[in-house]
Amino acid sequence: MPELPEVETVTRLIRPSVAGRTITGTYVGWLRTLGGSTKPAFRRAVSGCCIATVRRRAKHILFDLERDGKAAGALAVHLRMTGRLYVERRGDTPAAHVRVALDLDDGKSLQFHDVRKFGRCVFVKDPDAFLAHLGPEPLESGFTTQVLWNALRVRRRQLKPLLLDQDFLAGLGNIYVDEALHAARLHPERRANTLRKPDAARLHTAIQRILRAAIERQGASFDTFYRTPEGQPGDYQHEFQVYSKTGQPCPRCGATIRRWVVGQRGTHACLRCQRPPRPPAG
DNA sequence: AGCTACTCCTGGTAGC
DNA sequence: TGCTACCAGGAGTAGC
Repeated sequence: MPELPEVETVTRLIRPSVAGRTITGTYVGWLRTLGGSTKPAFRRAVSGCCIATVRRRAKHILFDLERDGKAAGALAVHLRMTGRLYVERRGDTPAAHVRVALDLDDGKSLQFHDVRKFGRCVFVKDPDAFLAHLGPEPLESGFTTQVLWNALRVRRRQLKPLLLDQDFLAGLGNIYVDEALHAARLHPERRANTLRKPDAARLHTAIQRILRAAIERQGASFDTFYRTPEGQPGDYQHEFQVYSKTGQPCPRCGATIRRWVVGQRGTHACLRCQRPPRPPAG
């Protein structure tokens, strides 16, 4: 499922094809993808706009729009589970599962393809306000060990749901949380405020190292869903240490990797490397 | 604050 | 072969 590295890959690969282009028309195949707007309102908002910049924030792909050289809101695309974005020559009929398509002034079309319909392609007037609830970007310079530790020590939640919470830290999903916790030797059910600073330092290092490595490999293609805009799978799935490795030996210590549910999410861990927290006394 | 449950969706798969 | 039942999962929301 697309997380920060996959979304970053899509953003980078799609940028040269759409930056500077003008949107000349819209197609909407599934209304809910617009996130509450109507087809006419969506068309009015984006048609005739120039795509000024293409950027990523958390798991959103932002297309900043301009009309007559002035800022005119943005398109915010979230791939969720099965969304894909790609540019191709405009055809007569959109392919199956294309939920939104934007005609561009060079005869091509930006297509949002999404089998499970969880994804969103939303016009927002004020992208900053739209993104304001999000936590820090894990690869930006402001995200230091100290920042992470300060945030962890005042929370009592389990690490797994906390790290999945986009308001706490932006961009991680189920795969990279499991991988980062394993690399940092932290149990997914450990309470955030029980970590000591060296624990937070290991977690900080693990998150950044894993995300950077995954971006280098153009993300992970699991379940045959995620593809780059060029149709290529990523490579990072070959680096998974615990995710989807239920029953296999831990690459670090050889103990069997377990899968269970934490906070309604399938969770993978090595219980020798990642010691369970002591249950509260009494 | 933070927990659980529920919702949205469909392709894939297990069981018969 | 073909049917039904069930599952994964990001994020938003409701209720406690």
